[in-house]
Amino acid sequence: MADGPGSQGHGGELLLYLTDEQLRQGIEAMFFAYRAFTADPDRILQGLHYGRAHHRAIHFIHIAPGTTVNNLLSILGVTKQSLNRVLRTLIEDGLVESRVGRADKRERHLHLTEAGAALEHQLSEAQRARMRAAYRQAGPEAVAGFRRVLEAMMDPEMRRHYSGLREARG
Amino acid sequence: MADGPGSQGHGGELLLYLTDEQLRQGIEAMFFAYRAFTADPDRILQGLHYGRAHHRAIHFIHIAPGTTVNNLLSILGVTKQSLNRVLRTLIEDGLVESRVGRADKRERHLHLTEAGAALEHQLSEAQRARMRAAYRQAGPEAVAGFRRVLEAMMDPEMRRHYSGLREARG
DNA sequence: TTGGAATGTCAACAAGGCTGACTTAAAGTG
DNA sequence: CACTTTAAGTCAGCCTTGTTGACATTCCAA
Repeated sequence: MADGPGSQGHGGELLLYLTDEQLRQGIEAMFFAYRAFTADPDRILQGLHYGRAHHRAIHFIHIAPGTTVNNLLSILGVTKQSLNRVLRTLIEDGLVESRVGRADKRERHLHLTEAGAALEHQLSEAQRARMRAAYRQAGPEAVAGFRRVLEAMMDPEMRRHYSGLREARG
Repeated sequence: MADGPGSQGHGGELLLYLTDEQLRQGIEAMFFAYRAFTADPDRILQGLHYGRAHHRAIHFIHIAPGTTVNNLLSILGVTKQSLNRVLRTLIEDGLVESRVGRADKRERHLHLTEAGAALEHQLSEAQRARMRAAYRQAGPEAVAGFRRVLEAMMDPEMRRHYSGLREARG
């Protein structure tokens, strides 16, 4: 093990929480929790000939209305071909609107239509319901710790996106 | 919002952490963190003509050596056809060994070979390294909260698998 | 001996990633 | 103005990993 059980930090603090066994349990918890976390929206999407990729696009267009395709690309971390396939069906189905940019006419600014916003709300409410139940069960201190660990786990580049969104909304 | 800002619980406890905005931030944190969480093993697997499905199979065979195909199926939550495709390549490549059951000869008990254990260690160490850094950065109380929220988020059925594994390891 | 369970296999399909090549339009730049 | 770069979109083809459905084999147990 990288840190034997009972090893101590500089300040005499016990580091039992850093044992390989504890890390492994955290890894499995991430696996099972993430699957549950995506299960509810997936259930709604299946049969609508939509998938998780559509959900992600809808989510971030909802958060940052008027975002450009390029910006969405960098947040989602996929290729434009992958995103385009998803975006095209959403636009065809009237859930997303693509407006030519005023300042730069090469850009397309993405917005949810009313129908798109309705689906977004349905999906996010399903996800929030589970999150809310988990939060309530775990309590506020646990939630603060949960958020701290997740933020520390992100790639710095993605944390920038994440914080950036928070600041833009602030 | 389901809970307005400043709404109070029965015991007079503030429930600001249950606002839709807090839940939404948690949802995004899960998205970004999970992607980072899987990125390191994915990088190792790509080019080896292996994917995330191989990683998951290897992980759980490592945790529960001798597990049957059916048991693995219920943990992974995929069809036997999906798992079989993955398992077949791992067996062909000499990373996994499939032993006919002694008591019940219909069952196959799965074990990692030395090569399989080596790859498992490489993959899990990459994943642990990120987890360890995040844990260290967030601190023990945050980690306890992280675990509490994740466990509350799991499907009860999956929590059974998860706890079951923990008890089996006792 | 027969039914059912566990396993494995074949075929076909879909979602959603990827790369590469190419077009169009607009913007920036010498 | 001519050229280059950028944003977006498109087409074709590939891979992984999930799905169904059908079917064969093996073997336990009633």
